[in-house]
Amino acid sequence: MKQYSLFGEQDPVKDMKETAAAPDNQPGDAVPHDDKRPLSSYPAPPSEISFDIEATGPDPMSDTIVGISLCREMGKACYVPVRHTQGPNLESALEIVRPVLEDEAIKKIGHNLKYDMLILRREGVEVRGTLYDTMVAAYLLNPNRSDHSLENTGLEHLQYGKRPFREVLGKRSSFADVPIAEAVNYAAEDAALAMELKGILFERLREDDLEDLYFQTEMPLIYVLADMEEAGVKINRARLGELSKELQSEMSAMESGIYDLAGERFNINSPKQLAGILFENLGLKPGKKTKTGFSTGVDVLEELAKAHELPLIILNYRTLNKLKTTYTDSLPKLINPKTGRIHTSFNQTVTATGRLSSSEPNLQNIPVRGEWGTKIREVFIAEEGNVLLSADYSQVELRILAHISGDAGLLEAFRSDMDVHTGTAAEIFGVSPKEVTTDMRRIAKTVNFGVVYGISPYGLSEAISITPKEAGQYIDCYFEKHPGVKAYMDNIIMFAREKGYVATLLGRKRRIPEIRNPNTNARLQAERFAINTPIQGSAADLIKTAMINLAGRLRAQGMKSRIVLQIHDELLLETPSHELKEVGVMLKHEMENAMQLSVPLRVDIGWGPNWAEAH
DNA sequence: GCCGTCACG
DNA sequence: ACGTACGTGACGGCA
Repeated sequence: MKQYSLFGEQDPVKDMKETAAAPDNQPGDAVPHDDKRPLSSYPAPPSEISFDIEATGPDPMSDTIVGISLCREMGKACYVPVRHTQGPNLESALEIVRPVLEDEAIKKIGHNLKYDMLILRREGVEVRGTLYDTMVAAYLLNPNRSDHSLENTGLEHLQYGKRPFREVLGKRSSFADVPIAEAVNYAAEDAALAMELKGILFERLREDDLEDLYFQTEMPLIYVLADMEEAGVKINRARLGELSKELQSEMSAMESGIYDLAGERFNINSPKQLAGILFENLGLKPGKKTKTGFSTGVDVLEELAKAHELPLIILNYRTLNKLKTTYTDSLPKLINPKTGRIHTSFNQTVTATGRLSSSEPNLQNIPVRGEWGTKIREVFIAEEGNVLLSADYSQVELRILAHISGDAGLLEAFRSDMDVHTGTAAEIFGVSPKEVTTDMRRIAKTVNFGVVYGISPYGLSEAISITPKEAGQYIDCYFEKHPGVKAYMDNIIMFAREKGYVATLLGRKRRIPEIRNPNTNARLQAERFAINTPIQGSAADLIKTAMINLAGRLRAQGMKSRIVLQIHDELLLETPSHELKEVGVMLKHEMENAMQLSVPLRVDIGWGPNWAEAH
């Protein structure tokens, strides 16, 4: 077992150089001394250092530092207590690490550096320099896995983990109460493990040719995401409260009617109880089944609505309940009392395709459709003197499909700036674009979505309520008109079968082991992954590149505009009104020119005092 | 803790 | 005969 020691209670240089070679020197035996020289003032400043923050909680926007573990040489780590119940005070401890962490020339190694950077910023320490994030490295090596905790990553790549945090914490409420000797042993291990992981993970990144994606996209993106999370977005709290009240009164008004139609009172939010009412009491005909019983999902209820008036009322009730519980009731609880804004987390290591995700709260699934969608988006507002500036890619996934497939028809459609759904409708219905009806265009739009998802007759038939046979005819017709797209699908499946993975435009890889599974359903699903991942993932590469370039220009030109949200194909900025014109041009340009594809990229922009009007 | 459901791209 | 469109996160109900 490695030995770790306490920084701040003994000589840090001696500590880091000799601890590992002096097993007698138990961390708990650390000799107190007064050496508070900054780490960088010692001879031979390190070229790289790994570090890890122990904090009072998981939220970098509200929790505070308990201590910092540091490692500048493999196998030798130390721990700087900051707010333990006994230990050096905050200022002296942080001033020891500040010169190193703020030194641009020293590379920073860590596991989930965005978190550590944000929590340090709140103490006035600005992490700078090249980043080596081992969590992101582990993610690029295997994006199929969603848990890239330090413990898991250690287990996977080094065959050993670490003591569970909960075990160290015991019955104590905070890490600050863990006795120093134990805290040192636990915490120092983190920095040491990150340092050790860095070596092996970088070898593997190189083997998989992921270095460019890592250093040119994912590492710079960490700074952009940290800025976005720190900026947060302003919310009209009072208005949210009004919306909750409105939703509640509408729902209350519906309840007695629901109970009358059902013949009894029951929990409307319980699918199980609802199924009992619909399929037993009312004798309606069950449709699809779930693992646990008859489905009461939207497709089923819409079908039942033809036979009885209750299902439609239930659907409307559910919509209101969803909006109330998930948005108008929940968002106010996540307003940070210090900033008065909502600070989401943008997760960089979750999705299998390379997209970001957003959580606590998820700001990538804020309602947009219907009158309530508008009402809820009006609650997202700009600071006084600012506007919200929105920019979204038009048909980005189909444009990427055009680029990677080289399909002549798709290339031509985008180069001549056609309405692509209308074009598809004209093709599959055999009419001229002028003759395309709203219904035909709607179906064609679904077909185009289906193509990107890895279309199947069953999937398409479910989506537009036709028979699988008819759906198959649409698909055949589509492929006849788009042989390049058909060839892409055949080729990418063959590629996946041979290599075991697929890749995006920036070389992001996703292994698809099931592609060789003899089980037909498993294999077909794998084939849809193979088709969809390069498209969805390249779109993620594209907007990530745009974000990095845009953030760089905003910073270089000293602009006050901030990127506040990314919603897969959209960026939302908060922009001082006087910067609007300049930043609008810059934003559109950086998004449209983030990559040069064989079709033009088109970005629509809008702005306003709130998100609804910016769209 | 899992499931069904539903909000988004 | 079987049963799915791709990618997420959050909520309430229920074991």
